[in-house]
Parts: sequence; structure tokens; C-alpha cells
Amino acid sequence: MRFPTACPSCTALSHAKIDIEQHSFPEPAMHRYRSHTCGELRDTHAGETVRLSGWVNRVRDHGGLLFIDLRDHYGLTQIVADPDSPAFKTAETLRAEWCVRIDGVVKKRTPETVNANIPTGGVEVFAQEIEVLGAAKELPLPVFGEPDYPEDTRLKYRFLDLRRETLHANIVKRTRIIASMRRRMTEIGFSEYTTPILTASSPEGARDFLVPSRIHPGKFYALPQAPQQFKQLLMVAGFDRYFQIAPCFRDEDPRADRLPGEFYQLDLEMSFVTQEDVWDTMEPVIRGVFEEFADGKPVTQRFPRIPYDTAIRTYGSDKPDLRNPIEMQAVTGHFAGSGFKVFARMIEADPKAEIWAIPAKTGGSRAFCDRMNAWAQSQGQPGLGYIFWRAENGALEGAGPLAKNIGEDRTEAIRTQLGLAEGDAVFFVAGDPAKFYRFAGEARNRVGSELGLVDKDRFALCWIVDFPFYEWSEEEKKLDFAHNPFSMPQGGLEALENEDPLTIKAFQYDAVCNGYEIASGSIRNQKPETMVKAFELVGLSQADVEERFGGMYRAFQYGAPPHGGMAAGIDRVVMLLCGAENLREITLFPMNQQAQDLLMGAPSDPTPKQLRELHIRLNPPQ
RNA sequence: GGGGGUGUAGCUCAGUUGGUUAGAGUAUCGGCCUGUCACGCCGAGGGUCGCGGGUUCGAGCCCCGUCACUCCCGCCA
Repeated sequence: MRFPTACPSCTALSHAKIDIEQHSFPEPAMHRYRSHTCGELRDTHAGETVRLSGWVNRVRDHGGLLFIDLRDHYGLTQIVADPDSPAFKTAETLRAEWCVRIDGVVKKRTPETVNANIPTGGVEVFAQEIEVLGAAKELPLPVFGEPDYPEDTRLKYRFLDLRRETLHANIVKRTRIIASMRRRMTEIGFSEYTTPILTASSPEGARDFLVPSRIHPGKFYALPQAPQQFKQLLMVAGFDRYFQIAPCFRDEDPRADRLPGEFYQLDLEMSFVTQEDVWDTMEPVIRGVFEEFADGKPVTQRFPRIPYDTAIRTYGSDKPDLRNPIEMQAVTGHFAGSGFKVFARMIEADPKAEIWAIPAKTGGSRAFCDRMNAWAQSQGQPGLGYIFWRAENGALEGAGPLAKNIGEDRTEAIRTQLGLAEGDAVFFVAGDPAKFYRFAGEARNRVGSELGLVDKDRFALCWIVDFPFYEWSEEEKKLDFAHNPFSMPQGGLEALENEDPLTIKAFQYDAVCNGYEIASGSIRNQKPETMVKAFELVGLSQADVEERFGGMYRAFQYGAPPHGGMAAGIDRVVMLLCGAENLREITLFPMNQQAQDLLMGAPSDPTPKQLRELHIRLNPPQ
């Protein structure tokens, strides 16, 4: 007899064998609930009397014979009851998702009744006794078969939803991914430190969640948007290598790849490092986690390090999907002074104007080009100019209105520059790149997916580096931090004092996978005078810095080490590795898009007593 | 804050130009069935067509408003 004991490596109980034959003790009594799990029995168990507990996955009632699929965390076992069984009467009453305990005898199945689809399919348990541990009312949400169900029903009955095979497996995978991250970080010398949840509002960009203080009337704590300042303080305090599976709270509207309210980051910080050190340290961790959970799909071995400016020009995005082989190129010169007046005039009138080409191998048909053009118009664009190449009387010919306008030589020059051939096409986007690059990136994605050029079965990772330090805020008509105020400008104080702020880069970088930003980090600005100057350029004074950064600015006055780090979005990594398209498919108890928890009923009304203690009077809108 | 989509049985959906008693599958309940593993067969119950108003002899369908869910934009260093 053995008792369930979790195997530390795979969460299955089945490896934990305690062979009582080696002991001289009398056989212990049957465990109250189970002798084996539902994923454990094999034909080597034939003849044994076993006890299983689990949920009724499905009943197949043949009148004189009935089958019950009993399910637990570990698997599925077929239970058989026939009229000779003392448990038959009870068995007939069982319904889906009842929680039951079943005693019975393991029997090897005859060859024609073996179910090769499940690991326990070689055996079945003939029921002798059934105890109902928890009956179920009529289900608001079926578990077996996982039919599509409305999101709100799934969230309200999340405990049933979580019994479903796919979601259950996703959550287990998530847990194993996080355990792997912890192990890998610990192995390379990082230590996990927990940081406060109730803290002060910080100068990061998102809206804070506030928690009223009872002891200090009118004052509020904030939930951390990230443990950013704490981890930097840990570096000042000499802890050298920090990491944390950190909960982060931001009161912003959600997206399919952005949970409302709270999410998790693999947060880390290192002292005495350059940005290359951070990449070299974390690339093996990220690659290792992906390879461990990618189910054999190839993972980028050496992450390309792509400067931000190059990424924008080549892919139209700072989070490019590198599974898509399309690389854009500027072809402005081929249109300058050409017969295609729309582009030629644009280039003449505006020195910033450029023409970007999106090469589309195998896209060389009028039908496809027209379809792309129609799509562009549906996106509010004037259209999408194109050339495609076909064989005409044995000769290669550039076709389409643009080719006619600019003539054979220019058409051929464009084809040569882009390396295109018969059956290929190219699309053009024109204007000020700062304004159109985003659309160009969308067009690149669309061409790639429509032509099937994107290899979906791989994980393409890269670093995007050298982000701009500042950007121009059109609304406020002033400089603003492009990414965050914690990062060090490349060139330091000298650059801030002498260079055009909009040309200054930051020691700031992202990790990107398949078009998703999965991590972001920087070398931090730990020099007080550089910080003050950096803030001065966005119109904030030293007093503002002291107020916003509080303790961290103070800490930097007392021997702050150079340091840097990053934070990886765990939810997104898990989503990618589970092949899910929605964060709710990899999260235990997510909120809906209105940031409500339909199971627990959050947010909820406070009692008058609670409000009195917090010195709060409500002032609802309207 | 703005835009798109969806809303008909517990669920997934059909429902013709606006016209008789709103249908199917599935789930539930009852009956039959000894080798199923999406078991099968027969039957029954189950509807405020999201809600409110309007047009019309007549509205699931047309119009106005509103609510819910979802996707996107803004936002998210």
C-alpha cells in the first residue's frame, strides 16, 4: 500500500512508491480517500484492490453495464459497474462532476477494449463500493469536452472552468515555468527578495491603485506598479543580484495580452554591470525557459541585438515578429524625380519624406495586390501602391500602375535592390516615416501572414536596444521621457548638456518574442547630478526629483553602485509557451475586461463602518 | 473617454421581404439498452428573442435609447 506523495519534478504522485514488502509491519489500513491516483494504474496492478477519489468526468450507461470515467489532477481511469456489483445502485445515480470515492479491483482489459488514448487505458477498475463525497447541482458550465462558453459564465464558475483539461494543463505549465525561472535564477547567483506591497505612489507612467490609510486620515498607500525603486535600493544596499517573481499593479484598461489590475514579472537587478552583462546573463535564462517548455519548437539560439532605429526602419515596430522574413528597405531615390508624381512631389516638398518598400515574395498577383490595397484603405490609408513581376512573352515585366509611371529602368532598379523575381510583389508606403512606420509594420505583418511566409512553429527572440532617451510630446509641446526616467542616457551628463536631446539614446532595451514585448530593462541612472539634468530637460526641478523619487534619490547620495536589470512579463511568456491567445487562458482567477472579479465579487461596496474608519466619504459621479 | 462586433432554450446556433403555435444540436429529466470510451435508441420539460420605448393591422427581424460581454484606439516608463 502506498500513500500519495508528490514527485517534486513533475507534480505527479505516481513515482512515489513506498514498498511495504521491505518492512515487517502489518499492512496499514486503506487510506481514507485513495490508494492510487487516477493517472497511475497500469496492467501491472491487475488483481489489486484499489481506492480512487476524483470527479465523474463522464458516465456511459448501458443499462446492465455502466462505465464511469473518474478524473483527478493526474489522469483518468475507467470504472466499470455491472449489476452484480454491490455499488451498482449508487453508480446509476452518479452524474458529471460529482466528487466520489470508489473502491474496486483492477482488471486488465481485453485487447479489443483497450483505450490507447489514455495512459491508464490498459486497465479498468471494477467498482465494489462507491461513496459520494460531494454531489453537484446541474452544471452551469460543462467540464468534459470543453465546449465554448461565455467568458462571464466561465469566470463566475472559474472553479469548474479550471477543471477543464486545457486550462488545467495551462495552469500547471505556468507553475512549472515559474519554478524553472526560480531555479535558473538561483543557479546563476541571484537571490529572491520580497518587497512591500503597500508602498508610496511612484513616478512611473501608469495609474496607481490606492489604498486608504486608516491611521493617517486623508493619506493613501499605492500598490507598486513594479518593485522598481525597491530593487534599486537593494543594489545601493549591496545585495548585488536580486530577483523576484513580483506582483505588479497598474490601474489601466486591459487588452487581450494585458491583464487588468495585476500581473507578474520576473524582476531582476544586478550591480556593477554594463548592458551587455545583463543580456549575457539573461539570454541563457530566457532561451533555457523557452526551450524547456517549447515542446520541441525551435528557439533562437543567439538573440540578435537590433537597434531601435533599425527595428523601426526594417520591421516598422519596436517589437518585431522575426518569424516573418520580410525586411523593409527605403527606396526613396528610385521615386525622386520619377514619373509617379504623387511620390515625387512628396519627396520634393518634404525633406523628411521617404518611400519604404515592403517586399512580398510570392505575392505577385493582381488579386493579392488589390486585396492589400483594399485593406490599406479600410485602415484609413489612401491606398497601398505596388508593383508585381510577371513573365510577359518570355521577358520579366514589372506590372501595375506605379511601374508604368516610373518606367522600366527604375522598376528594374527597385527589383534588383530588393532581390525580387517573377511572381513576387512589392508594396510602398510614403511620407514622414515617424508618422507611417506603424502602418508599414502592420502591412508587413499582413503581407507575411496572408502569403504564409511566417513560420508559426518557432520562437523568434531578439533584443531591441538603444531606445531613444527622450521623445517630443506633441500634446504638451515639450520633451518627455521616451521610456522611463530610471535609465541612464548614453553619454551621461555630457550628452545631456551638449547634444540634441532627441538624438540621445538610453541604455534601455527590450526582449521581444514573436511580436510580443516579453521583457524590458535598462542600466539605471544612479548619478544624482545626471538625474537632475535629465529631469530638467523635461521641465522638472531638483525639488520635483526629490519629491518623486523620495528615498531613492536620497540613496543615490551615499555611494550608489552602477547597476541595471530588467523585468520579464511572466504572463506573456506563459501565454506564448501555452500557445494561448488570451491571458485569461493562463491565469487562475482573472478579472474581466471591466476589471471585475465575477467569482469573488470584486470590487464591492464597503460597509459604512469601513468608510468611517478610513475617514472617507463617497462622491460617485453624476 | 472613443470605435467595432456580439446578444434568440442552461450552452452553441438557425430563424426567408415584417406574417400561423420561434426551431435544431447539446445539456437536464424519464424510459430502454452488458463493452462503451463524443456510447446508442425513444420521449418530456425548458423561451421576458438582453432591457426600455417607437413605427406597424402585425416586430426575433425596422428605428431610437440603454445595458452586458468582447476586441481595438487612447492609456499601459
